[in-house]
Amino acid sequence: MKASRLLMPTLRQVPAEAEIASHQLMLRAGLMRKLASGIYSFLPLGLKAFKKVENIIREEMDNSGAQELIMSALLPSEIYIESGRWEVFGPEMFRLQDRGGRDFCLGPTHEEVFTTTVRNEIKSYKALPVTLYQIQTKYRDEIRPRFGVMRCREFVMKDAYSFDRNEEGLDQSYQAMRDAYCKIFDRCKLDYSIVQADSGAMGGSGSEEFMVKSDIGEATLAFCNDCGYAANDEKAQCKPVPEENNDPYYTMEKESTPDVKTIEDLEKFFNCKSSQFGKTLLYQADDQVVAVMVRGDRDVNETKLKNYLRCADLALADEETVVKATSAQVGFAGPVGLKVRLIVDLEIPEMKNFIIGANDTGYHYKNANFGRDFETKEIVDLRNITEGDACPVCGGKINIAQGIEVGHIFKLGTKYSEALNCRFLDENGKEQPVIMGSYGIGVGRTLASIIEQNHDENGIVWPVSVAPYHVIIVTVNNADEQQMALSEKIYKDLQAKGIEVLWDERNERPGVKFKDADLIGYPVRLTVGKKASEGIVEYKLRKEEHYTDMSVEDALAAAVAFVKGI
RNA sequence: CGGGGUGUGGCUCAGCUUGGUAGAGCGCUUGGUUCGGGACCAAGAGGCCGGAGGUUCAAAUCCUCUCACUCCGACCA
Repeated sequence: MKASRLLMPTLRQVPAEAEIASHQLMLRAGLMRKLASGIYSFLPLGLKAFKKVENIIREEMDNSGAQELIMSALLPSEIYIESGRWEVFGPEMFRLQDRGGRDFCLGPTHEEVFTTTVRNEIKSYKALPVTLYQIQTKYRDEIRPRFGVMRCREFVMKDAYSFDRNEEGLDQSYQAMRDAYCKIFDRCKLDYSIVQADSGAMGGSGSEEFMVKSDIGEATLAFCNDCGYAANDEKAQCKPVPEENNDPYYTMEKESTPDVKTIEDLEKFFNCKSSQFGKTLLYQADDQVVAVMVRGDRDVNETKLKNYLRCADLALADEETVVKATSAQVGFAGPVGLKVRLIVDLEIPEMKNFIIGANDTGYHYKNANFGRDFETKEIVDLRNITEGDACPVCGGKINIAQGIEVGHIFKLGTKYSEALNCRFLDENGKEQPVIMGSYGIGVGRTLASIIEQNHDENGIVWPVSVAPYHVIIVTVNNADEQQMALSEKIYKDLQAKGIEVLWDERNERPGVKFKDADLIGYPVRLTVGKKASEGIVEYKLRKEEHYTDMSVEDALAAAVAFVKGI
């Protein structure tokens, strides 16, 4: 391809809408443009890179034995009504009607379509197992699209679904996908971690996420460097750390604390740390009100609470409910004499002589102790893990990092096959629900993550595997006939060798060409300049600072060897 | 959904307080000089200032409504 003919509208300035490096670079390098909030068009260079990622995914999925097909993005409401998710998805689902007033949606995820397809087409155990996948566009009306294609409303996802006869089969299908995902992200040159993830109250038996470590990631991860434990914050288990404290158990005393409502107020009033308080929060869980107690400096992990309570909706109780349950204003809730169900975090029984709300406006108790002053049988892991916590596996020190979720693999079990009546006949002629797994990769998000991890101050530094072009030829001076002739020769030679090459023969000054080459980030740059008359060109890798003068033959050989990874 | 911010040519922004119907830099077109890290000179093209209504002799500027974008939060398979 010749650069003069390519639509590659690079920008010198950073568009005001972009905050993070990958988003800025995707716009500046002319890979994509925004059409509306969370909706993007891919331009030629962006599409080329996008398809590289897609094809890596496709190859590894095919290698794993999965079969590609494609479903419509426009889906009838019936199948979602059948699974119950027409309601569950709520406003996140794009909905529309046809001319006859029939309800449709733009598919946010395709469990229902795949499950009903298998239900209709597979009747016998002989046809199982089968894993099907598609690379297809999904629609979700995100509350807040962000970071370009990282979180957007129309995006391409590779979604795969496995169908097995039993749990052992599911384990194998799951492992095959897990292995394929590792190969995919390795080939994309991503630095990623596989972390345990929450599989939800109703969900199946296991779930892991593929996380790219990045400060701009919206997910929080917990890692143990000693034993390799890794989980996202929703899932990460917390171990109580017994406190070294030889104080005797003091008598509980009620203390007047007017206008002291928040943890900060309490720290000032009692002149002690927030870890010496017990925080009592009231939650509305479906139609039940529950009180939840964690140490003052901890945060309640609502996912853990939701899973424990097995409820559908969970939210902090409103003021009226709190007043009714505690007989006090908000800010003075405590476990002593409380009229609602009490659940305490594992740390609470470990604490000694701590401060709690008195369920009486303007009063707190000090020197409270679990088991003596209040009690409950529900002692549960309820809090968010924090930096420095003990690893739940080996007791080592936990580190916290941010991550971008690029892939998610999930053992669904029979959740959808039961709901949608997807059954097969086993060897005994008995009907059984199909055991399912689901596996997703965000293609655009993967692409953006690659840029997030592979860029410098001048632009993108593409790995060869996903670069829109492998080699850029920069002709320094178009007016020099020798330079033009030699450039064209190199261009044709590389093409003949199967290298994807872009020749920058635009009538621009060299500085412009170099800047664009660095911004777009082609892995190899061949510069044809003054020494063209001697048959010498400059060979430079994008990821390295230095360049080398070489004979044309050597430069061609070096470029080919680098691109083909020899 | 709550709170903040911003909408002026393709991009980045100034002008708004104190009304007099538009500017800069970059980009684009043409000609010339240049040619190894975003050149220079000259001449051009391109905007009813997000939209609607109002105040006024007169509105990018003031008022009301509305839409879009964006940030923080809540929420989120």
